[in-house]
Amino acid sequence: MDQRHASALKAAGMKATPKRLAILEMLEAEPGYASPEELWKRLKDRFDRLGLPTVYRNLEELSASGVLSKVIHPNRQLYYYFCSNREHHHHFVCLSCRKVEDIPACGIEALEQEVSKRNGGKVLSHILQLNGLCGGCADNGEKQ
Amino acid sequence: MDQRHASALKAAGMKATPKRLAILEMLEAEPGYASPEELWKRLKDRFDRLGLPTVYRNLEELSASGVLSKVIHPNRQLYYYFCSNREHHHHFVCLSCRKVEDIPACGIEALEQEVSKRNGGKVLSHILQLNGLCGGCADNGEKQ
DNA sequence: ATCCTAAAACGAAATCATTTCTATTTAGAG
DNA sequence: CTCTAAATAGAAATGATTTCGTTTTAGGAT
Repeated sequence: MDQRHASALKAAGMKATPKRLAILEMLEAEPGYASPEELWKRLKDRFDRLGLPTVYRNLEELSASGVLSKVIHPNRQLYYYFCSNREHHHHFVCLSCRKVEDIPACGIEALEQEVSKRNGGKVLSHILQLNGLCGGCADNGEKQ
Repeated sequence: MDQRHASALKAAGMKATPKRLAILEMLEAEPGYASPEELWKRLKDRFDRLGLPTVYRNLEELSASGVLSKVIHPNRQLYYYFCSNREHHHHFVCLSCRKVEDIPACGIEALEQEVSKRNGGKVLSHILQLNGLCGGCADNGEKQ
């Protein structure tokens, strides 16, 4: 099983280690974004030994390879999200329940080009994220 | 002098203390974004006593009031930028020389509304920032 | 199947930017 | 000029994240 994940790892030029696969599994099952420590706590029972630094390292590498996406959180801690959408797009993240919804790519690419043209600079990356409360949390009193 | 800054502080409901004014002055003179510690090092000679926590606190408060803007940096440290543009807009930041250029507001507001409508959520804030190399740094070998 | 090597993981310790806390000082309204 | 809430000092704590030297392992080569 997890052939999908193993393939994704291979495609990213990364070894398909059991820990990496477990991280991907766990994060895929997660309804929203999660922190390295949370994932570690849930995963460490599955392994004789699993270091927190390993989780940090892998999440960072997986995110750099585009297998995972990173959430920009107001508290500046690290959170990751499993997103199978391979198209260029962005996210709406709920600050209450942590759910993540896809936002179709908007006109940023055009904006990038315009900025490049106008000021002669070179845009290397961009950040676009909407923060708020999802439907459920907006209705209820944003319980946590 | 700095009547502008004093007024801005008053408008934000903040006392116009000498240290706040100095922080605004220094940051306005800065060509790009700066870190709390950098500002502190440059400012502490002007005062008998000036604590680093004071600089942190003030930058955060000033940013929350909209008098300053915060830069989202890949290294996740805090950087601030004095931006006199009171219109809603975003920034292109040079990761090499730290220069910041304004980007006119693009269609994010429309996107926000669409997301709200479609998923019933409530967008509380958004982040949009382009990262890259400005004209000068793209030409030269991005010297630092 | 076994070897071999670069990649991955360990985990204790370090880092270090940022925040907290309590006492002291000060801006500015009245 | 007083008074009080707001602001500051500064030492100490925090705690998420990273480093480092060692050990283990995935997976291509034999």
